[in-house]
Amino acid sequence: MERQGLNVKVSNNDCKSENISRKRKLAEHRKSLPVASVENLLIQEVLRNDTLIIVGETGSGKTTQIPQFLFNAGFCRDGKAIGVTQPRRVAAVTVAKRVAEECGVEVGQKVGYSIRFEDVTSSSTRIKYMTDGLLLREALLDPYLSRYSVIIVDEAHERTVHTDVLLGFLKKVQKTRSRSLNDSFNTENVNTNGLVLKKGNNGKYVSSLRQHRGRKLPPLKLIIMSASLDARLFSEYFGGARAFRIPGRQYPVAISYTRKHVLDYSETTLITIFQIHLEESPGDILAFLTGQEEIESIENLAKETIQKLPESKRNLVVIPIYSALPSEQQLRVFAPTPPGVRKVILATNIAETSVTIPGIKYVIDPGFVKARTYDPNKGMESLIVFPTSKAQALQRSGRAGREGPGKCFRQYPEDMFYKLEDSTKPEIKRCNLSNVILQLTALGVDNVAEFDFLEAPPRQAIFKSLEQLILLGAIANDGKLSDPVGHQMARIPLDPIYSKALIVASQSNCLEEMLITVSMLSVESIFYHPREKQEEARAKMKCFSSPEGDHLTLINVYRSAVDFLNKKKLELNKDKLEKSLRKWCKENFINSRSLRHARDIHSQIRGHVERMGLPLNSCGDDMLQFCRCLAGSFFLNVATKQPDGTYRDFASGEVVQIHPSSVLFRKKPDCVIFNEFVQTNNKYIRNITKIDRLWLLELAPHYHALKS
DNA sequence: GAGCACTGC
Repeated sequence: MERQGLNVKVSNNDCKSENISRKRKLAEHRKSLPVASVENLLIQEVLRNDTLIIVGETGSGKTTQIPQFLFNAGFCRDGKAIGVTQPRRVAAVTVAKRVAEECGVEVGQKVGYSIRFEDVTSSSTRIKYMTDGLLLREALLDPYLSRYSVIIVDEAHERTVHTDVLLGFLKKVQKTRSRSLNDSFNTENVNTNGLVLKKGNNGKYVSSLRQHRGRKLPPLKLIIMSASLDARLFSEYFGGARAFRIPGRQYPVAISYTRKHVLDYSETTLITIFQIHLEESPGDILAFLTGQEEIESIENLAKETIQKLPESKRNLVVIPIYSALPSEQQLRVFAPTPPGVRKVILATNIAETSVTIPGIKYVIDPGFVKARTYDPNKGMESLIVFPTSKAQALQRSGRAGREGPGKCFRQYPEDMFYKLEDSTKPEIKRCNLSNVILQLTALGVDNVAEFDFLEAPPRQAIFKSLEQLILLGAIANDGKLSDPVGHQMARIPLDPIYSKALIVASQSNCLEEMLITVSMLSVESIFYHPREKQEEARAKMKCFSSPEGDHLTLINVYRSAVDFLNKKKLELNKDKLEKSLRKWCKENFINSRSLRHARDIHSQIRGHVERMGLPLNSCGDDMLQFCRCLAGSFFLNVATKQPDGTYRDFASGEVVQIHPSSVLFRKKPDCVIFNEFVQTNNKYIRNITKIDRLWLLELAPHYHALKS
């Protein structure tokens, strides 16, 4: 206390004293975290157990503190690092910055982070935060993860595909590393120890073996961190691993239910919003809805209702947020409202984990979520509205108790809650597995169907994806990666069918065009169509559209953006250049976030294909050449027009329609290739180019000659 | 006539 007074007096050294006081506040904050009281206990547990499950709820401080405890306990001796994985990029970045500050170092030194497109680490980095997908990529180069003494998998309860695959892989690495140590003890000869994953004919493993010959690898310590109350699944998977619980810090949230079953939750949600506004104390409202359309309709209804209120009660603003919304508009949820004004945020599940909105005191939860599912038989993805799980309902209500006691209004009766599934079906059980299988195969897993998954995906899904990878020429009949195509495909961080398209294109003189195409296909929708400016947006889109289809249209958009940048490059600095590009995007109804993402992917993948020695050639104006290349690359996704004007998917025989966002929506060519097969209200194919059916017999005879 | 959320050396 006295010292604080002293700091204030030293006016000629304000900056320094501010720093000191910030440092002290940081230190005090660290000491007050629930995890701080168990530091010694925790270290002992890690020393005693190779695998530890840590259950820590929101606010326990586990993500920021535990890596520092381990560092201080000497887990980074011998230059080894502690790796901490996160499912999301923003989390990896913000946590790393926070921990660097707590350690009093620049981020990128002792504490760093690595995410796609951004590596802020150095040779001195000892605590490395990263996305789980990135660690999997790293493992392709270093299958023993030899630079790490400890891997912490954070947010494991979210069960993303990457987390699940990573857990399976880490279990395998851990076994191999322990075996290598034991064997070297037994034989006292490190050179002949069992470091090889039994099959040394793969070049990568041999080189990795050579690298470690003569050095024994210490066992890999694994820490699985989860916020869910149920650690049993993780514990059993890791051979009865010890689970350790850290209390969280969350304010109480009062839960209420409806008395009766609700028929129209939009209506009750709207009523609840206004009940809260008129009857409850100040505090913002967060309502969880299923999608953009629903949000827009409730937004309009709410705005109309506000106008009908007496003037003194009109102090309520409605703010939508969902992922497809341009970033500037997403940021509105963070803008503080004027004093005395309450805001109500209408959100998709983006607000469950990805975006934390401050000031929320009331949560409205209708109990539904739109989720992606995958039908392996048809190879079709669907977006379906499901009831939430219990875990998800808890996650949502928790959003009301971040800053003080809150309330959650569930729009269903209490007995419904007990009928909900305990937890959401893990993603690995409801997605296309082509990427997972290619990656596991590249990591040396021989029989993916028998791989020790935390929870195995449907066998049908595994076989379907294996079949696809065999048809693409990535995996040979013996189940191993083909050489060189399979190895090249595994190295490129894209959907396997896009990686293959790059290889095909390089052989038919149009890699430059295909690189742009797959970059654009890999991001969320490029075009942004606000409801109130539909006509204007459509007119702008026409400027880019190509009669051949969406792929060439996407190339036109990308090249126009690059032309625009090149023209402005001379007169503007980097910041102004990006700003003017955003303006150009807005004028052309293009989502600038998506375009930025596509440019990042483009530059990353260009690096990959250049290192592989693929010639970055262009077909110039010969668009026929490129369309043939599209047919040769996407021969697995063909649809033909039927007499009644609908289309039939060649592979599954399903009746489909061209998605209304396609430039070919009205043109209806006889035969098309497509890149997405999605069921929403109808079965749609998206991203389409017209082709000549005869090309297929010539370009993909192994598939189309047999079937037609 | 239409788009849950994440992510990749």
